[in-house]
Amino acid sequence: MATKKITSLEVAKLAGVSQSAVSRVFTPGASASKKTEEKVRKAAMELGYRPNVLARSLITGRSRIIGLVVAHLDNYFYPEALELISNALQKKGYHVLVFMASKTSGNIDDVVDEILDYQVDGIILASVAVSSKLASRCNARGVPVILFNRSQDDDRFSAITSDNILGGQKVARFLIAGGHKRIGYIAGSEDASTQRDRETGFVEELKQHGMSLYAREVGNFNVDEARQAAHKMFSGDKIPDAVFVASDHMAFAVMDVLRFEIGLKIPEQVSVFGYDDVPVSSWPAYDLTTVRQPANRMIAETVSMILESIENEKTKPRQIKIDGPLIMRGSTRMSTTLSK
Amino acid sequence: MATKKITSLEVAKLAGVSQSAVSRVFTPGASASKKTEEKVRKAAMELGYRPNVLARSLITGRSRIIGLVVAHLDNYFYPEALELISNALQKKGYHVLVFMASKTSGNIDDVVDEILDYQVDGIILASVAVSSKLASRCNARGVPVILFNRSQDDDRFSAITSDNILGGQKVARFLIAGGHKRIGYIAGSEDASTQRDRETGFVEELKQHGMSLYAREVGNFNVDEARQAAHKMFSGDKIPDAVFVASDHMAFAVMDVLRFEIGLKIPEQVSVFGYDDVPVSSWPAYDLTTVRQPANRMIAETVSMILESIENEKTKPRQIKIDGPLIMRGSTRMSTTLSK
DNA sequence: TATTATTTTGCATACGATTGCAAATACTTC
DNA sequence: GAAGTATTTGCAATCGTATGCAAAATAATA
Repeated sequence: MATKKITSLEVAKLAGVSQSAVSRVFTPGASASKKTEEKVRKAAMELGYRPNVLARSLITGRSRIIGLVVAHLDNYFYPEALELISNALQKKGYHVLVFMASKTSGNIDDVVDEILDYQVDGIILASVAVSSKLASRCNARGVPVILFNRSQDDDRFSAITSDNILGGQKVARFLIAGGHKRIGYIAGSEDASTQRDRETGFVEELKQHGMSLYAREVGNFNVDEARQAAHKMFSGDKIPDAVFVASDHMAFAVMDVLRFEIGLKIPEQVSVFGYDDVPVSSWPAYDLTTVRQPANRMIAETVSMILESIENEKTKPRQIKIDGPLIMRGSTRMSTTLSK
Repeated sequence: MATKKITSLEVAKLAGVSQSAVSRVFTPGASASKKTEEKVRKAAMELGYRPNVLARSLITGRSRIIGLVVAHLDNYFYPEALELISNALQKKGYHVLVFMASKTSGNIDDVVDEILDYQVDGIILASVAVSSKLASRCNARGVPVILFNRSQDDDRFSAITSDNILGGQKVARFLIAGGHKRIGYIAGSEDASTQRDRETGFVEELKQHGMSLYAREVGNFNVDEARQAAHKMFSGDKIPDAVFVASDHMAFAVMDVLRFEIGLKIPEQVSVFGYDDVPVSSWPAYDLTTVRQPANRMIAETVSMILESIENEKTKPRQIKIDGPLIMRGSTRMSTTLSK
């Protein structure tokens, strides 16, 4: 019931030193003699004192808090990313304040404003876009903003993505090499850079080989819409013999529809290709061929970049694309001879 | 490049009022005349002023931050929970500071200490246990702690779980009613209350019907270990005709092993029962019969309870169990006659 | 209009730390 | 042991906001 807060002043009193001495003991760079350090540490231990991070950040101007905005925690790529980000930052003495950008809770800009209220040292936007007005505001406050798994035509932001264009190209090459002739594509949200780039790379590479999309539907990175898209695409007479789905998550839904509702064999009758390589993809029930987004390296870059920007105001924003490997599994066939 | 911070003082100057007036305009309960409010709002808008939450919390003693510790983001029950918690708290003007309790990053107690440094108004521990020494520390600081999806024999904590004992019982009754004779169980981490309760309810109900566990292995809520457990359990001569797996996540691994490595038909040869009802369970590829943990209601309780404890110091900790329904799907058979 | 009751406002202090500065102490070196 | 240098220490100001208190302004009442 005793809701007492222990302050540095009380520690100082007990240790018989000044309050500044206590502060210095708990401030990494500061100087204190062995003797006082000892006294202070002892007193602090006794009282259970720990510095108040908020008070500290008021004067240092650094909160050691990073704001993270996430939209799609239902896509399992993001929990994984969140875990990696949080761990990496924790190791560097930073912590993550999470903000959900659910469609319901209105504008992303408002969310970012709320984040700024907490005096965060930096902001990571995972798969979320933001207005240029807000960009200015963050810039004005000297708060670096990093886009994770999304890029934007605004060079005030750093952006980390996998190389989605190259990824799309690889998929096309692989499917063509497998002898597929009627290749469909199920798109993510049209406004997402990841979606656009994957499709661009894919379609352009098809064109290089004298081919074009045989069918196209939109799944908006949403399981239910992907399901509908699959129905539309595979309801007709002449159906695709391969489909590239813009995310693993949608691909699972597509596979389920093809197998259990339409009754097609994967990969014998249709090859399915995903994107992300979330853990489920490797499970035998799906065994999905996909392009891996190298989460580890993407996070490593994100974290080091944001810390760099915090350290050094003058750091220029950079856009980084990280190449991800093709992960060949059982949902695609290698050559058409097997399928007939 | 102008990294200027706009303070209430500057707004005051521009608006031609005192700093306190500005503060009052931005403090919900305070009084200010229409005229000054208007002037202040205008000036604030012009300068892009927003109150500094950290400075505010220094004086009010409330940070409007809730610390959340999560261990297993790889179990998809938790991302879902995180999203719901964050959204619910956001709606109430609180925000979530996330801490990962990875096995690597040492002691949970240290993590909680770090959380306290941020002067959080409350702490939610998702599926994580904590020492009683730490309990005292939180209590001493008047910071309410709530266990989510985990209970502990310590009445200083509130705890929200689904009714795992009852859940276990339901599973047993269902499997018995389905005519299963050789029932196995694959356990989660032995130190988890969820694991213990599920098993207790399950085994006791079996006993009520004159039965006992035919086989038992431990999967530690871990996919790989669950896989091994399945191998062990189903390698012998006389294998179970049903297996209750302590979490959906492990159950998927078990199903994959049974189907794709051992070559058993589900549910014809083996019924598989899970726990959680994560989204994947409803996907046709698994179509897993399971017990739903009613995340919505669990979160609602968690949030309202923590807010209540923050409002009112004297709130007594409570332990709440929420009943969750059986979700019947295709991974279990209803009667043994079909199986022969 | 005079008087009282109510609201609004500014002043000054407090929250819990960090940090520049100058005084005090400890350590070198001859 | 004296003189000079390096380290430690305490004082006091500061970060940006909230709030108790008393004075000023406004509204209500007679």
